[in-house]
Amino acid sequence: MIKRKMGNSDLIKRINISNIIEILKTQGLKSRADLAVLTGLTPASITKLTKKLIDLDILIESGVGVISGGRPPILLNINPRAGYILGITLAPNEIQGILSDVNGAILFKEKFILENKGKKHILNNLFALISNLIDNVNRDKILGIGIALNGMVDYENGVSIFSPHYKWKNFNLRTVVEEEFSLPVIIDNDVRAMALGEHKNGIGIDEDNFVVINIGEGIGAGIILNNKLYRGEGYSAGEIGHITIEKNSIHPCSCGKYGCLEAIIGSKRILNHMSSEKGESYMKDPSIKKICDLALDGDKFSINILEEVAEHLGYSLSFLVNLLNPKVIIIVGEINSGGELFYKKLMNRVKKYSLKTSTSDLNIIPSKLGSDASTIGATTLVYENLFKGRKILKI
Amino acid sequence: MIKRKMGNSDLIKRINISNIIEILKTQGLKSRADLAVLTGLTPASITKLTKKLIDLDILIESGVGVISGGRPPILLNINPRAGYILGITLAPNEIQGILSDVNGAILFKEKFILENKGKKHILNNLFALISNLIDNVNRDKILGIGIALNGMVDYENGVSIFSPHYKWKNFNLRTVVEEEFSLPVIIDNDVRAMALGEHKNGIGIDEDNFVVINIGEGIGAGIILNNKLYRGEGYSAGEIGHITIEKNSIHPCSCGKYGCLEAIIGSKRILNHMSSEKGESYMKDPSIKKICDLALDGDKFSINILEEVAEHLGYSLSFLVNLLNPKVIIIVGEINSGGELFYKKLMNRVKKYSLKTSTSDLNIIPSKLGSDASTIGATTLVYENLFKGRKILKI
DNA sequence: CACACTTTATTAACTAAGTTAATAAAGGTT
DNA sequence: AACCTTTATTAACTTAGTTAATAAAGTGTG
Repeated sequence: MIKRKMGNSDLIKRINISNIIEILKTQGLKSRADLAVLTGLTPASITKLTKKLIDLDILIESGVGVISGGRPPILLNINPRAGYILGITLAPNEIQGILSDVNGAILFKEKFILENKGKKHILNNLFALISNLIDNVNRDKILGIGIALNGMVDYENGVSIFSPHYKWKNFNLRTVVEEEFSLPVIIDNDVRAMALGEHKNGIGIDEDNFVVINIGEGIGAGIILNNKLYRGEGYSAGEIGHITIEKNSIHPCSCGKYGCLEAIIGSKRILNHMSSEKGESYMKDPSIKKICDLALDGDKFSINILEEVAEHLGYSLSFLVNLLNPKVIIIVGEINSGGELFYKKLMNRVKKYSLKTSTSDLNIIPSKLGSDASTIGATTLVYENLFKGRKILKI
Repeated sequence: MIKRKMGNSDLIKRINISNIIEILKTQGLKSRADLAVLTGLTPASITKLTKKLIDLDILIESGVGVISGGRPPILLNINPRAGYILGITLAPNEIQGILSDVNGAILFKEKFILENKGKKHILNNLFALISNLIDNVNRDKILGIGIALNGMVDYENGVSIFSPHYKWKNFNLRTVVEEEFSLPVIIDNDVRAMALGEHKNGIGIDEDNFVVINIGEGIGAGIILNNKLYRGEGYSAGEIGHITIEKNSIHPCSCGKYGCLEAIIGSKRILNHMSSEKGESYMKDPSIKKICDLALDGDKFSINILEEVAEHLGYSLSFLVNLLNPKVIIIVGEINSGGELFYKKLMNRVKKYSLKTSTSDLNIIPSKLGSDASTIGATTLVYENLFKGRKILKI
């Protein structure tokens, strides 16, 4: 069912204000004259709009630009103190949270370890963490709370349809948190949050078509196409971890099938495989990061593992590349420690299995947001809704 | 590079007029009161807008609706004679063309066979076919010409970046045709045109997320996500025919790789395979349609072929389903003659290799537009631009 | 059959947002 | 000091949607 957007003056205003904010966020300080050129609006309209935004403390004048023989341009910037956004990740064994300003700068950071996965325990920890973060600043300045969590999430209605790690089913997390704190809450799947984070604060800035691949125990993709996050008909897009790369495989997957990508190169399988081949003593506190370190030191076995991962991941990404012809693929996960060793092989494999025209301009690069990717992405969930969707900021 | 849309009153008007046209096109006759509810606009605005559209001959009043104890509703409809649209398909060996009204009804149809693939010959035939079609109606009423062609097409600039069948490279077809006829021309890749056609005139009406798969000598996908056609960063999305389904395969593909989907189940390979297994005498004028017919008659060899196609296609579609979680997959091609025999096996294979949550609501169905799919789609290219993009209709 | 009631459609006055065009502001240049 | 250039602002105007009152055209009821 198609949702139709109605056109009225409010829509115009929000489009134009969004454009101004977007330009300042991605390109930094600009004069009103610059903004007029960049938005396509008249100087008169820019004056009106920026006056309103300055009155609302959303923009500030900050200094004078380069004078080129006329009246000096007054530079405008987003007021970092316009408001604060909370970003939370509900990870399988812990809850991470950050408090950031509207420019995306991280001001405070907290992490709680989950002792068990009872719903009450999780919520108690979540509430405590949110309270701690909120207490750092003036409560009136908090714009909203973004929450990224594992599994299938109904972004529209704020419902965790299914969380494989918490065993939640159709749990309206948004309402619960909104009622506790009386603040706007937006929730979404963790990998999708990463993609949004990269789009607004990371490498994906100014990119229309890119994909974030998160590699851990599971493997998922956050897909941005036509400059918009794609969630799928049933909020289930991006499940690249469950494509079958081995028919008649002996490797079982958590989904019930055999031969899924994540059943073969997911961290759980890789670490199991290592200990069964090399014994428990080969590595203590085994991790993908340690395998990467060993590989970079020249350890043959670890190099082989990295190459196997690159082979299978590259093969799987080639499907995505042939189908979607993205500009960039951003990778999140410990595997990034493999560096050039890993990426060279990976790109090689993607090229081997993909149509040439789709790989000629393709970049495959590690995320710079690191392990905070989904938590930063969670703040972006709120950021995205400042002027559109939930319309958190009244203007 | 992200393109920003500017908000002004023209945008409001076009959004609201588009919505009205869209509702009338997909849901048929509506009163002004209905339109007010369906668009979210006030009755007053609907009166203003519809008055303008009636003055421009775009809408007509046609009859009275069901009276429910008040003033009788006057039903509005799109005036089928509001204008005519030409749709053309430049196929490898022929040029097809139709003239349709704005409601999508096909009024005239023509087909020219290409004797050779010289650019001049192709253009001469194209011009002659367009002339023939135009001559059927008042020239002033022709809104534009949509052209669907094989290969990579730069829709934005009207350039055939690469046509594998015609060997065109960076040929600005749009300018050539626009200068010949002084009419707006829109060109796009043939499979993408099919997807648009299904979106506006076919099964995909009212669907946000679906994919059209065209199966012939080559295999391609037209992808509509978030209610919008996705073309890819370099106009190269949808190349599902070139995903590698057999590593270390002996089957060469036209793209230079081995083991591509279309190298294994493309019509050329299937027919070659058949004649090498069964000899030239097994079937005269061999075609996929005839194989389907034989299979439906119980012929074991042909059934095997259909099952092989279903296996490989199903496997490939499972990647798409896991990645994109579409609502519908629409299939175009002679293989549709295989009917239930084919579709049952196909759905079975897709389910086998896909995540359950992504297949529970999935439909895989044959196109109803048939062999005209891309030509009808070509008219949609123009239709899409009536109020947006090229803004063919001045309002 | 007149009158009330209901639903649909229209109209006039109003509001919001962008545009046009004139003007002011603030610096440098000759 | 007079002039030029670029930036920013202001006032009058245009466009499109909204509000609220009114008209239009039927049905139902006493």
